[in-house]
Amino acid sequence: MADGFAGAPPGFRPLYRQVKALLIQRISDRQWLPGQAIPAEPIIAAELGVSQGTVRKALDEMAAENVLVRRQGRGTYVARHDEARILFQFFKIVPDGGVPVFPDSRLRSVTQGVADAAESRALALAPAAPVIRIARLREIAGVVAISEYLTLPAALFPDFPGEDVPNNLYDFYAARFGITISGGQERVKAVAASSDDAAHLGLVAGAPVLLIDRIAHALDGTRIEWRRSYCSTEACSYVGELK
Amino acid sequence: MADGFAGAPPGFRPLYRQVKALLIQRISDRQWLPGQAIPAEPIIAAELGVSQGTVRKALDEMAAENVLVRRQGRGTYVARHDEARILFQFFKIVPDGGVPVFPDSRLRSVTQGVADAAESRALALAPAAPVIRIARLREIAGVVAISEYLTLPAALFPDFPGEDVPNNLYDFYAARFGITISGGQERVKAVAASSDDAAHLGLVAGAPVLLIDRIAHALDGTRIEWRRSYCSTEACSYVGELK
DNA sequence: TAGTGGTCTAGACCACTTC
DNA sequence: AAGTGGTCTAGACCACTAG
Repeated sequence: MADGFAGAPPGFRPLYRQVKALLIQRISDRQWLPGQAIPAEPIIAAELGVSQGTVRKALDEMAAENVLVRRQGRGTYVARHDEARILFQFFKIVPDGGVPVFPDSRLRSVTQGVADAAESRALALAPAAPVIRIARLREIAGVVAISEYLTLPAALFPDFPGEDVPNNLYDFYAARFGITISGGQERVKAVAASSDDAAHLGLVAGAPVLLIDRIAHALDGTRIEWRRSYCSTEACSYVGELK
Repeated sequence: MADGFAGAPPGFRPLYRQVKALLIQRISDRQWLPGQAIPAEPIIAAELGVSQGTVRKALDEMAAENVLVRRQGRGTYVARHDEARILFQFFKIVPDGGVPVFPDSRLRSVTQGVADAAESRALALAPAAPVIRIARLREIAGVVAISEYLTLPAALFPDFPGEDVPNNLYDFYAARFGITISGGQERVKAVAASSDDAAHLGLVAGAPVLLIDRIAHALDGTRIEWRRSYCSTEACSYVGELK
């Protein structure tokens, strides 16, 4: 293993973190693809010349961060964006008296343009960089509950389709463009619905709706998507865990 | 170590989880108090007749759940509800262009009564069980931004003061009543502000505000507090991490 | 200098899955 | 039966804190 030395003693990087960084690199480089099993612990350990325990500690951390999925007796897999996984991990809107369901989408438009100031800032792009904009509605339990607007850096999504955009976008980003969303941050506010959104959501203009402002990034931290979801909370809520 | 056997082989409980359960019990029983250091790993290992590695795995899990704080070279401590910790862990409202700050409180009222249906359900109490109700306002950056209402089971809070309730409630619960909040769930909605809340928040009646509905529980899962916070998001947001 | 948690190793055995 | 991850042990050494 390379030690990754750079400077003074205060900088100390444990071996297992170096192993982890190397394995993340392999996933980021698409040497190991989502859904595939990675080599068994003893194999990786022998290849890198470290003990199995060290590899294990790296793998355990990656599993804790939902980058890998470990299954006793079967193997260790690169995580996939199954609907079930997204539902559990990225989708915090749940119907009030029921179980979480993955919402259906109705595409409204896909357009190309250049980033405005807010988009450049949100996605850390150069001014006027080309972007793709998507508008769509989402149904929860058969009722339109969300009107959302997305902005993507066009450079990362060559030949993005103008229609037939799938419901599960993160799965689509991975399958079609090799981009895996690994995390993000959301800021939630209460705002008055625009007359346009209100009409779609079956509300009167000015009714209170949730604005969920999300910036999602890839494994290496690159910002991939800026999403603004206007959500009626008549029959559903945004949930947060305190731990 | 007791094996905790009860039935058939399918039920398998690793040794380190039994250790963890026992240590949590000691904290729950207040044998080890918040802020105190617990015995060093080799001491606990010898006492329980397990290896240090097994104790370590239990302690690491508890540290990951914020029940313990480990400090290299110093020791392992039972977590305290410092302002800094609550701010980071339980308080998800942040000012829009600044750093998170712990909000000041203005107490409005403390009353005693019997639980209504909603309160009984939220706190899993018997119908008409005695409860304590608190109403207060909270300031972020000098501006009243939150109007909140709390309900507590009176049985757990004997001789609760009618005034001079501190700003940091979770610290107060721990110091005065020996109750440590360890987690909870929040459901967030957008609603129209009542005329009373709107007046306190400096909004017009009916303006959109965030309703944050929180149920907080202790280490052993007992429900301790039901809190409804009506929050103006003019200058702050509710943040959520996606991981 | 002594004591703490943090890392790393090596090896044994267990539980689960698949063939 | 073979192969995987999961648990448990024992011991060495490192990094950090305190006296």
